[in-house]
Amino acid sequence: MDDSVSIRRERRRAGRTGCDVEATLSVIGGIWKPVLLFHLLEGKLRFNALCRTVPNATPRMITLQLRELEADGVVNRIVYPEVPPKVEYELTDLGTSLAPVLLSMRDWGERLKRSEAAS
Amino acid sequence: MDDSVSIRRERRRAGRTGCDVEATLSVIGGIWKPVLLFHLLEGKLRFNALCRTVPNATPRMITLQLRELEADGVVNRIVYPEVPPKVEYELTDLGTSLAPVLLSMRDWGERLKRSEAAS
DNA sequence: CGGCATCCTTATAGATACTG
DNA sequence: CAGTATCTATAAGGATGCCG
Repeated sequence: MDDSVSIRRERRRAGRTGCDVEATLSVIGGIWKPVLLFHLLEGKLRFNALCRTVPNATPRMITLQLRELEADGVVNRIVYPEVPPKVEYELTDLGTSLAPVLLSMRDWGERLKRSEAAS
Repeated sequence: MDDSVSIRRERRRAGRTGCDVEATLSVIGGIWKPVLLFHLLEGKLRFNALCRTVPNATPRMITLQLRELEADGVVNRIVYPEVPPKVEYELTDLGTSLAPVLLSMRDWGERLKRSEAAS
């Protein structure tokens, strides 16, 4: 727990001394972060739903990444005090403002896949 | 060397099974890759020049990242057979097509820095 | 200058088991 | 359901030295 926080601090420091792109990477630089944020663009999602959208990542990794996104203020974690437990994640306004980045990433990936399928 | 290749393979596999955003991340997912690509948007750069634009990364890391970017077809490496050695890096057409992604990342980082400076 | 090879130290991701 | 805790294996990353 302390680790991820210190890592985040380092990333922030890099974001300060570096260029604007580094600042963005200090927030969305994790391997699964852009994917998680992208799927949250369409609305709130439960933890398990998020896991299903990123089958290549383990639940543990998803938890860790979500915690960092939350700490960076791009994701809200909503806990419903019921049994069985229910937790939803949603983008904050800051997170929603990442839409241009995420959508351009999706577009580029789509084109890449098409060109790879053609070859 | 073998390592980075296998890593790339894993990333590609994730890019295949995953969504479009994952496909993009399989290419620009490295911590320093977007920064390097962004600086190359303005034109060819020598190795040392690239190092200066990313002071937070060690030359070793920059080399490794450039090799992967080269293997993924977004960067060209141009070696001039002279003494002292001179090597330049430039974006390929595929690399140039990443401009929307890189520019939106820069824009977001710029806004983030401004809002952080204000608080 | 622009690396690569090597050693060495952390960090990180996976697996597993457990809990409110 | 939505995690947490712990352990372990592996890999990433820094430092250094050498080379064409």
